[in-house]
Amino acid sequence: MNIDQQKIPQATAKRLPLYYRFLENLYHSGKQRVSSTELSDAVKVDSATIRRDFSYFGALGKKGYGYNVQYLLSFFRKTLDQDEVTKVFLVGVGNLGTALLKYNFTKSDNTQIVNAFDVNPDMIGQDISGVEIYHMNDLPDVKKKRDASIAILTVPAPAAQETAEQLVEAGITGILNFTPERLTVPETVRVHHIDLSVELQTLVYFLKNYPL
Amino acid sequence: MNIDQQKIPQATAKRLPLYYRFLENLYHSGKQRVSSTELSDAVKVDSATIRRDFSYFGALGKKGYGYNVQYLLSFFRKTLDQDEVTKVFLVGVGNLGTALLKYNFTKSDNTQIVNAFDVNPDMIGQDISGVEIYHMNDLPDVKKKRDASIAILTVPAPAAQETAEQLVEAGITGILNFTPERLTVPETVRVHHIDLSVELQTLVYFLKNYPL
DNA sequence: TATTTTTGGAGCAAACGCGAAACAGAGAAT
DNA sequence: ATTCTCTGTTTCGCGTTTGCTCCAAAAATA
Repeated sequence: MNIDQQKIPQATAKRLPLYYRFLENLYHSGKQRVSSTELSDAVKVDSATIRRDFSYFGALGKKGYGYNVQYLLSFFRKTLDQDEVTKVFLVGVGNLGTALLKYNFTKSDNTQIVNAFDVNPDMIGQDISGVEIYHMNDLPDVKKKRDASIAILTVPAPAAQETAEQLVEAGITGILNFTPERLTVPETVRVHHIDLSVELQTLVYFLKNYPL
Repeated sequence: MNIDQQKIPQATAKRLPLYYRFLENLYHSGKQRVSSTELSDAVKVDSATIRRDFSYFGALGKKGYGYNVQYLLSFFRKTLDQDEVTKVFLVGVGNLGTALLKYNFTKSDNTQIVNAFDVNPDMIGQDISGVEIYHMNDLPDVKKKRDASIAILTVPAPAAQETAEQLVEAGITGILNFTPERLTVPETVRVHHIDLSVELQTLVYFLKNYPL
């Protein structure tokens, strides 16, 4: 199975969480079956693309019927490893970091921020949304106790690279980087960027230069 | 010139803000010239790709020399319309909305949040980081005064679609959507999604299924 | 002057994403 | 039972993007 999963295009992989969340909504609203066109309307992805995305995983649907919501949901749960909660650290409890702490990832994602870190003495020991804030120096120790492999990076830009190195050294293998900095990390560490400024500027540029 | 710009691949367009910001850093640090390989190290984009991205705009560099930072910067400023400040509304002053208000887009982006909107009576009239908060009902009036064409949407998910419709009706043509909701809007409106949960889940999925 | 550096341009192959069309099979209607 | 319709599955081809390689020309350097 793992060999097959290797072949899934990255673009498809990015859409999976989207599908999963919408299926959850459907399930909770009591819907039992769903067609690719319905899904398409909801998640704004071409129905043919959805069908092919699904077909990477084999025959999930029934012809002339559609997809069974519950079956599809349980399948995605397995595929996305939604059974177990993924533990996440958050590093840098500023405005954005605080907002993310209060943003409830757990509810729909089965990911959970288990600890937060900062260097500001005023923040240490505080509790935001049930997450306790430690000093960065405690990272290695905390890592031993709560074995998170992913960190959300929301420190100020000048501290980004240095902090990332600390994270890597402590054994973090995935970083969700909210800083504008392009991080230099070993090849074994995966970094995803969410660059708010770039997103905004790209939108501006597209609006001005790619009229719809 | 506009005809040429149409031909720029979207993938390139998305990288432009990235280049721009790094060039700004270089400029402020006093560097006068830069090579594509230097840029490549910094922004983590293949140097050949960078050269080709640049070459879409004509011959910007000098052979055997590299690129003149100041010239390149001023060129991008023009191309990205960085001369004028793009006005932006922010709708939904919750945790994330507040964080974005405090996040200083203006400094590097020449985009500025000029007004914020909410429906919570306690928020109306408040001032966060110099941005005054109005009631959503005032949107049409404020729009007339401060002609922003872009809105950042940070309302709770259940209110997303309804709010988006209000924005469209008021004449907003670009929405940066931070809600998990997939918005249904007219074709004339461009929506970019930043879906925090999806980003986090995608990272989890990649870590587990695409070993580096 | 000779050498090194670095761009710009062309070309190419591989990967990828996506839309469309053909196909097959299940359910519904008559 | 037969036909019709809907829908998933599969395959195909087109366009985009990317990384790579050459090469020539220009600039800097020694």
